[in-house]
Amino acid sequence: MTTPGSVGERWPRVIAHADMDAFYAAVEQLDDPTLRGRPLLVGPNSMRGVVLTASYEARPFGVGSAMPMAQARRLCPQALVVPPRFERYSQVSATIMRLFGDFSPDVEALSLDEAFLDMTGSERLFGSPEAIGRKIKDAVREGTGGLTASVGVSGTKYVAKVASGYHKPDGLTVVAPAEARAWLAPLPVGHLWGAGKKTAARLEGLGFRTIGDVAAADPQRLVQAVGKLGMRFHALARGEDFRGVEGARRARSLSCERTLNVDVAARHEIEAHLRASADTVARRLRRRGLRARGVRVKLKRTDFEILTRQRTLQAPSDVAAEFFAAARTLLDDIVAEGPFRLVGLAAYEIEGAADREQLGLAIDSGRTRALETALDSVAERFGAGVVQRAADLINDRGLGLAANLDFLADNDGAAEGEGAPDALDLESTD
DNA sequence: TCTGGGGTCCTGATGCTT
DNA sequence: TCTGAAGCATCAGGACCC
Repeated sequence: MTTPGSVGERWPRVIAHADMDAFYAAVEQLDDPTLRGRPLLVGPNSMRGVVLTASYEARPFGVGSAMPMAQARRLCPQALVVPPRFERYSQVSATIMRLFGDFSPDVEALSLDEAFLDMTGSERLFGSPEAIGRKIKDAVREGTGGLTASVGVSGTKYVAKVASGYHKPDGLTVVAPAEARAWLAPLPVGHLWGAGKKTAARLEGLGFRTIGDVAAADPQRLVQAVGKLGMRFHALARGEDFRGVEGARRARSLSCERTLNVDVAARHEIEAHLRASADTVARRLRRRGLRARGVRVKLKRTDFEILTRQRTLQAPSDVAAEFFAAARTLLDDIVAEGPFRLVGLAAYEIEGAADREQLGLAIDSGRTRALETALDSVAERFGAGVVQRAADLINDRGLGLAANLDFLADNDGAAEGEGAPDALDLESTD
């Protein structure tokens, strides 16, 4: 679909937004032909979970993402339920992002299944905005073996994003910049980026029902209604969005939280879950070569009230024991307010150390599970200094991991005060 | 009906420093 | 030495997004 006036015009910027259709479910159907053409729900088997993705065959039954699994099963009892396989989705996502990289050097991944591409100046290479959108869709289909993406193309990120969701699945919507404001005007305010259920209801309560209403409003009234968001909504509604397509940003926090099958109230049980979360978070930080300056504990009561307590650490850390120690002290204040259905721990104010950034790159380029596991184990046992030398060696000498670690053991003097390992019994299968 | 997990950003309260 | 204001950091919670 192309809006009038888009043909033959020169756009100041050309931004494409590609959004995979029912991504997790589509990957499952791609990998297992017996699932194709059938209603499929991707989500946890527990009755406490929610649907992550419903295939398009399941959606006519009223099933959608974020719906409680129990409700989805009632609405669509014939649906097959498969647990999510995030590693597989990450693999497919990496393939798709590489395909996008063939179109533009400026690709901003928003999640596993969607990305912005700055296509400004590429019309000679790829043709009109509509041709660009079509080529992106074709590349995804051919490069993945049949997955479909919906694509929006316009002059701003916001309009491109709304456009990609306009015709789903397998849609293509092109909105010329000059038409953007008129095109947005009849859409409900819930389509504004940043307006969820609550904010949309507040806007509607004040008489702003469509994006056109917001575009025509006095910005001060919007600010009174929804604070800082008001100015943003006013600009978006008028088709004004000057944000550029950015590359990857470093995460500001990293967390691990679990909704439990059985609520917990006893301190020792809560601590057991926190310890597991601390291990996970610390491992993921180390894997990426990062440390965190603070720790936040999150507990969800059975009435769904969320309690959080946070604390700044004495020094940035990637050590599970330090996260857990901080979490225990935070627990003192709130443990009596249980029972809780969810326990989680987050590390925040994340920073990278230069050497650890290199480790992340080494792991990214190595890309083997054995390698990652081995380096994690090195980090746990001997500290960051040894890990860095391991990473350097791996960079210098390839992936003969066992040999590298032997070399490391022979050459490491005193790693972080613990003394060097006599031998490392880590083997790489590569 | 019964509500996930991983994130980001914003707001208001509070306490410390200058 | 005391006090108030301003600025900043920290914390807790809310809303949102995918």
